[in-house]
Amino acid sequence: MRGIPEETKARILEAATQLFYANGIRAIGVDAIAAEAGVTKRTLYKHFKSKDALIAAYLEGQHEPVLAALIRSVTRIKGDLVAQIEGLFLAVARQAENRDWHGCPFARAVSELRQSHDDVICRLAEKHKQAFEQWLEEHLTAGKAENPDLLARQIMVLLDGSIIQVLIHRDPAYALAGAEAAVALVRRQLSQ
Amino acid sequence: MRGIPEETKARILEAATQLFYANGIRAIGVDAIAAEAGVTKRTLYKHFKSKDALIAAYLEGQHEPVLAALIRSVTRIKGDLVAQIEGLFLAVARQAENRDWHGCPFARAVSELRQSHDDVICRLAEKHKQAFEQWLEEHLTAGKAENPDLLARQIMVLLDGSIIQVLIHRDPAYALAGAEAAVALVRRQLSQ
DNA sequence: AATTTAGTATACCGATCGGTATACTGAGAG
DNA sequence: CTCTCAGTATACCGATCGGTATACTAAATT
Repeated sequence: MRGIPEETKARILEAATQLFYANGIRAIGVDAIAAEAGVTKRTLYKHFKSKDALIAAYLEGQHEPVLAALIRSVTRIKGDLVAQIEGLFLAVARQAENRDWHGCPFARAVSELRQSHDDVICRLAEKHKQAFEQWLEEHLTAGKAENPDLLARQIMVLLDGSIIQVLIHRDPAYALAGAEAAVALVRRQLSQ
Repeated sequence: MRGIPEETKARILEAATQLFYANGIRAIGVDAIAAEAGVTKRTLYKHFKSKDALIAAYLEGQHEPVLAALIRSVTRIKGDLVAQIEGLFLAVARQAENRDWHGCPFARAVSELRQSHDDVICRLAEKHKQAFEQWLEEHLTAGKAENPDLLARQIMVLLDGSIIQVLIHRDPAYALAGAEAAVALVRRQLSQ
């Protein structure tokens, strides 16, 4: 079997992504990833020089699609700015019953690997969070918010807070409370 | 060496607490805990029937002191309700540079162990979060807030969001943004 | 036709995982 | 003076961890 190298590498990364996100990074061994990808451990190590490299690739690979999904949950709402920001939190509320949803992969990785893989993981997570905060700030500026950088930061805080509360309680009410708070904060920055 | 059983058990739990919180639960083995406690693995297993039991004892033991610390960070401020709630977030901001601080042990445990030890851990975390939310609600009611249950929930969301943002960015600004948001939300519920 | 290359299969490495077995020691209580 | 009991010391269990070694196969390149 010859196989296209890029395609094999992608399949390994895909398996790692699914298993890491579903079970946690420390909980999954390289053997499980190789098995899930339908590949030998030897082949896995031909494409990724260590588990750490695979972890980094996993998070790097999540950056763009997660960011895109967040942006989409805002922009797909064809209303005013307030309704759009509310949409961000309603998307979280909708995940409350989803057993396959485990919140933000970056926040989870930082929680799990802090103090061991700290530097690398934290840099990736920070880059990701900062990217969405930046986008929010620009979107809020375009929507004529008074203090867009503070407001963007507050929405980030509310968003990640809603996510972990929903994860713990499995109750959409926490995301709805977050939505109501975000709406109030945005309105305050619009009316004057 | 005879040793007082309760004291030995407490020493083991103390070692587990320190190591679990500092490094993560999955990252620490029972051997490391026994060594840190200055005790044989055999003795450890005489007091705790499994690592899972030790994990549960760790979280149960965190419930009361963490809750007390949260309440204290509110009540030690001799000002109005707004200043008190602000104090909760300033306490988080103060931890930003503290390398030994890793946020809420319950949120961390849920992130780390979800999908494997789920039920037990989630129940303990939920109990803990609910206890503080309940206390907040009563405190806000006493302070004449209009909608204390919604407000308590929003403060919980802001609090946990502030914590994880500060953990990722190591920047107190996120807790300060959370503080400003909480102040605005409380004020809104007071002025009618 | 010969060589490279992507991959397989299998087996191994030392270390660590959670957990248990055997045998012993020393102090307190009856 | 026993007997119980908290604890030690050591060694082991099978399983899994991340990672590597050897030997082979089949397809694509030259």
